[in-house]
Amino acid sequence: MPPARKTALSSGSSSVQDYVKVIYAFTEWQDKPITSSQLAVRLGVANSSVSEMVRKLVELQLVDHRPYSAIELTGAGRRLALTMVRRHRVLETFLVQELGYAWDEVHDEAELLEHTVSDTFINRMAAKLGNPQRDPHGDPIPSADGTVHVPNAVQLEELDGGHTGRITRISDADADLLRFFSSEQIRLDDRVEVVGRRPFGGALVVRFGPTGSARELDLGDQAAAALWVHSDPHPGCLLAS
Amino acid sequence: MPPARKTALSSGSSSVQDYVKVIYAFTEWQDKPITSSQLAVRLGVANSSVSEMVRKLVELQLVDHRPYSAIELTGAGRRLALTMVRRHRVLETFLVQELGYAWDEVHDEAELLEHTVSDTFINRMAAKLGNPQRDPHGDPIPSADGTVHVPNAVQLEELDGGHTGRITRISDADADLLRFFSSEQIRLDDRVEVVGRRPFGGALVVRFGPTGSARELDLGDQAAAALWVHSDPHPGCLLAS
DNA sequence: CCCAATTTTTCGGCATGCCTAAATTTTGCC
DNA sequence: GGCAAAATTTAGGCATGCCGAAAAATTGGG
Ligand SMILES: [Mn+2]
Ligand SMILES: [Mn+2]
Ligand SMILES: [Mn+2]
Ligand SMILES: [Mn+2]
Repeated sequence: MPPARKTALSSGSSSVQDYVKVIYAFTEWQDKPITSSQLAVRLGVANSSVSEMVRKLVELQLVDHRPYSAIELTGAGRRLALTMVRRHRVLETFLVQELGYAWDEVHDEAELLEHTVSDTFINRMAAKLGNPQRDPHGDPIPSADGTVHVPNAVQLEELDGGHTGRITRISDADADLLRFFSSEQIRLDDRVEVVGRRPFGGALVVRFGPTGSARELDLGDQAAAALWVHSDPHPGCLLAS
Repeated sequence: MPPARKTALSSGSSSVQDYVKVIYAFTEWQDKPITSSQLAVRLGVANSSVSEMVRKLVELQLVDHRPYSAIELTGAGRRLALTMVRRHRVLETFLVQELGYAWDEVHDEAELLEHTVSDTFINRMAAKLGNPQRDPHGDPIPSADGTVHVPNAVQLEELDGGHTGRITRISDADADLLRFFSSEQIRLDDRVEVVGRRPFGGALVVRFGPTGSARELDLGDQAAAALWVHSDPHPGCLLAS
């Protein structure tokens, strides 16, 4: 009889949870699966640590992996990841809405708490918050049964001049950047219009805010890549089949 | 130059935090300091594990300890313990008041969360709860600056017949016992009168509830020891100097 | 298509915190 | 006071998750 493979349907250690969550998050807004070294950077650990942990995740049947190739979640891995993502984002929402945190202050606290709360805790907290559909940065909150709806959105960076849209998501990877957006009064759901590019790889010029009282602003690459917009259909766009 | 002794004013690992908290809690309602094996039982670890960790706690200057004798907190140890006790009890209060947990369901969840919340988190949560003075079991909540007021209370077990008082605290050590008290409608602040003892080391007979509609009840030793009462002054009691 | 740069894995080690078993010290009873 | 029982500490090990260095595989420019 085989040695009773570990199921890990339960939850795994907090390291396992973070690995799986980062692997999931990497493909949330684009398709390419994460590589070993990308995972290492995002987790702040050495490449060798990732190799070892990935072997363990394969044993736990949370990821599929052929040596030297990218890492992909199994069904069970995706379920676990969605649980962790839900926990993280419900907690962030609570911190902002109930405890008065600023949106740049919530990530680190949620990063730790997500591993110690129970499902009951999160479900009751979510109910108390009115089962929010997205967190303070616009990231979608999976439901308790593991379904998510990731909005159609592109990075502002990738839009050409003339396009308009609405800010759907602001990456929370860099707290300083979030503070910059705050200071510029850039918020979720603001309308935005791409005016154009400064010449020779310069900044992206955008217009923010309600159509009447819009402010024009130059955004650097980092900033433009952190803003995701739901783009309005555009006359000049032939792909709008 | 000495090897820069570790201060641990920060916080220590979650094991360190639990050890210090249990050492503190042991002397919260009585005076004798905890011994190595008592600590082991309360933490659910082997005696040898305690010996090792106590050596570490001495290095961290959180406890004083001569080999083979009892373990006592230093000033820094007591401060850390009070931080942890505050966290634990604020969390329990939140779980009951805001998330609708029953009082027998909160301990295990708080036991984990206490290690991952920040001071900001706890202080804001406490403010939101109105800075409660005690948790759902009547245990006092230290303030953020580390002051506690432990009410004068004795175990119901130790009162002789005729004494009356008010329930101040219900030990949360045993969840089954808490459920028993719930089912018997015994709550914090209920009035209680000791009627007497059943003969030959039998149960303690007590009367609960408002003076008019009181219920009489037989309590076993476990139950009588878990209930702490603020005893009214009693005519027959000569110690009421 | 080949080889050097890059990526990934393997190897040996370290820190934490736990365990069991074997000393060692203390305690309490005759 | 002496000695057996009980409490405590020490010794040797294990699991987890991390590291740096070395080995192995992949890759991509020429
Ligand atoms: Mn986040
Ligand atoms: Mn995390
Ligand atoms: Mn704890
Ligand atoms: Mn309590």
